[in-house]
Amino acid sequence: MVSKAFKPVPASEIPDEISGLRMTRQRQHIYRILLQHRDHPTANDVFMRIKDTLPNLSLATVYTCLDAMVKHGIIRQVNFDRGPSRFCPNLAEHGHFHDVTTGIIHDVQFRPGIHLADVLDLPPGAIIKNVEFTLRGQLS
Amino acid sequence: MVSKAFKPVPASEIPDEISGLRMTRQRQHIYRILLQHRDHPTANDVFMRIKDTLPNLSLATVYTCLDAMVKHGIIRQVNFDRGPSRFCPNLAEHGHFHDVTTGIIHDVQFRPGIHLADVLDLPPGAIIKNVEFTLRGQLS
DNA sequence: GCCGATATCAAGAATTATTCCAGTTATCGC
DNA sequence: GCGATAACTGGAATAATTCTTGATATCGGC
Repeated sequence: MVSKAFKPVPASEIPDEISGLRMTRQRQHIYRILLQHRDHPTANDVFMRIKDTLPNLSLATVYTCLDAMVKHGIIRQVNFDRGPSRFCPNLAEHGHFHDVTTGIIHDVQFRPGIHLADVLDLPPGAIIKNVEFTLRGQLS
Repeated sequence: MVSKAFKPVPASEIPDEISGLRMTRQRQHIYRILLQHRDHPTANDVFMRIKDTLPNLSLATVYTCLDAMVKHGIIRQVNFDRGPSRFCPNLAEHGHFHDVTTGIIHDVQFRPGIHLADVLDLPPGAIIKNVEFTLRGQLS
């Protein structure tokens, strides 16, 4: 179960290393921003939010830090259509419900015990490494 | 049930209008290419394949024709990660299995009677308009 | 604590997919 | 056939992201 309480995360609580990736000051700040405000920000959103605390961090560095964390499995990169990539620290298998009226993106999980592969007609012999799904709609 | 036989489609078999969209010569050619070779080509792939028959069709026109057909529900636009959009004439509700070793994309459908919304923990009151899913893996 | 090796970061240029724009051409209804 | 409208073309523009090059920071061994 993923907690809904996204309380502030002091820098001190983020370790020096996660999954073999050295968590530099820049990466710690970026990661903290993702943890604190889980609204699936884009790289540019992160860049804007971090400006006050790290004024001379470049957008390119935000991109490379995010990419490094994605490659090390610390965060996930989420793409909607052709829009800019968004980033999220929820590592549980989940998809996204995109509310088209508010623009808010909600994490969505499978009901307990259910896996997408179980309900699909897959090609014979298919080995699934990774699943992504997106729903679009609205909350009544 | 969607046929697996993708036989050649003569230009004459594509009507002058589909779903209220005037099927011009360019659109007919583009649509035929999608019907004949269902490998989820990008706009540029379509552009390359059409060059022999319509040598002075511009890439911009390929984009606008594909877009018009997507807007009229004649074809579907599919996005994988941040790669270029791909297009497919299969209108049945389906997702995609991306074989990472061959690069081939297979259409995948739900088992009869199953809908993604039934197996998910959705936010209360969610009205789903559209579903997309992608699996990545390989065929053993 | 100092030093070389390595990893990380910054800033701007380059790339890729896509869209826009302005002018031309084709098609439709009369 | 004629004017109105829609479609098409080719080149320029845009947005997100990646690349490149040089500068900085960090680590392990002494």
